[in-house]
Amino acid sequence: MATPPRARRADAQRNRDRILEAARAVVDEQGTQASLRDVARRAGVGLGTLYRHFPTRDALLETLLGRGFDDLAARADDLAAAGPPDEALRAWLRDFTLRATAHHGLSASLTEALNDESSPLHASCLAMRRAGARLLEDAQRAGHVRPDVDGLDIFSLAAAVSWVSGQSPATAARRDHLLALVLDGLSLTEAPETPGREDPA
Amino acid sequence: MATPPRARRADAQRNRDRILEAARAVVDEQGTQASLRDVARRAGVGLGTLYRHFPTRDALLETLLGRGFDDLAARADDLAAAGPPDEALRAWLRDFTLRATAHHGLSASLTEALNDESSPLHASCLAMRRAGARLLEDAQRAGHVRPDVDGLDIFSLAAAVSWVSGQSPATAARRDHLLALVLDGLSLTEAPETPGREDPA
DNA sequence: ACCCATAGCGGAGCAGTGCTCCGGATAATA
DNA sequence: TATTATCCGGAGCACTGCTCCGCTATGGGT
Repeated sequence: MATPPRARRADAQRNRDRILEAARAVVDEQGTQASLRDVARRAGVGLGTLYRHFPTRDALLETLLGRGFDDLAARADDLAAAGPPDEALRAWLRDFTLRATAHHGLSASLTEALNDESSPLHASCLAMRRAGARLLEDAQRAGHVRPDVDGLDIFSLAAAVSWVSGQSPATAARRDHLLALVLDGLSLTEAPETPGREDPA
Repeated sequence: MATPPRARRADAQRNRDRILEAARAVVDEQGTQASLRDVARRAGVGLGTLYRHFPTRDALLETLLGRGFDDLAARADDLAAAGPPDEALRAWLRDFTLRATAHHGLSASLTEALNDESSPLHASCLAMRRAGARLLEDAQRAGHVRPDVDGLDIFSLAAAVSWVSGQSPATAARRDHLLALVLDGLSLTEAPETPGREDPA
């Protein structure tokens, strides 16, 4: 949120940048559970240096991925303003699964961060979940989604699909298909033109 | 399948039993990723002894959980014979998720075993997936499930729901609800009496 | 331009993990 | 009882996350 306080010494700032650069590469290759020693080695930096800049793995992941989560939350607003609520929700969940499968283990990191309020990732994840929940509520008000579903439900289902998609090449190829199946369960029809029978109690 | 060859020496058989007993307890407490040293310690046995009896973690899990998987495959046949195909599939997937959430990390072990043909768990998991696939095909023939779904799809979705249910107490409480949402996406209606519009091409 | 307080560095070290290897104990057999 | 093949158990290696602290070197003050 606020401007990140730059290090007071030039070498500190330089090392911080190197660590982030190395972390990006290593997380790309090995996922969110990559060895932090690998990150330090790759950055040409001691392990202690890494841990002072980022006291926990989540702190490192936060600065690596937090921006992406914020983008995704912002994208929810754009989608809500741009089109019909059901299409917005569908598109957003597609984006979500796309991002969540970008790195190995990211779905797990997301759900863990949501469970742990002290995690630096917690805030970003919560904001993202809330953004999705707003899209969901819009779609529900428009009668496009069954009412017995809430924000945690869709977040969980999206994370679940992302997780299983990352478990094997075979399931990775089906990510969109699996997501479509799940979305249909929420009464989001494949063809949005079909009005669908609404039964408000 | 075949009768497990009993150890040639009495102490070997005794140690094997102790290891399995300890493993059951530790896996109950810590999940499928429990420390094997813990298992050995708890069994009052050296680490080498454990590794000779069960060369890999999967070998240990196989004898611990394999029977349960076989039971689940058999249950598919019972359900198929006992009731309508859609109810059978629904009931079986409920049983599946119940078992898959019994131990922490079990969903992951399942999907990993399916990816690794050399895993001792591979056969059991494959048989179980096939059993589910048969139930699915029956339900599809009866027009209860959309045709663009296959065995891997339902297995993946069931594993995904199981996984996310194991990620937090909040999602655990929703396991059945999440599964119901997914099943509805397969065109399994909540009330099986409703015939549902079938559109065979 | 120099000095030195101190922010910052980096790796040794601890406790844990999976897994291997082999000298020694021991059960089954003759 | 004596032999021998079977089996045991933990030392040891390479890795992990994380902490701690002696040393380096930066940059503001003189």
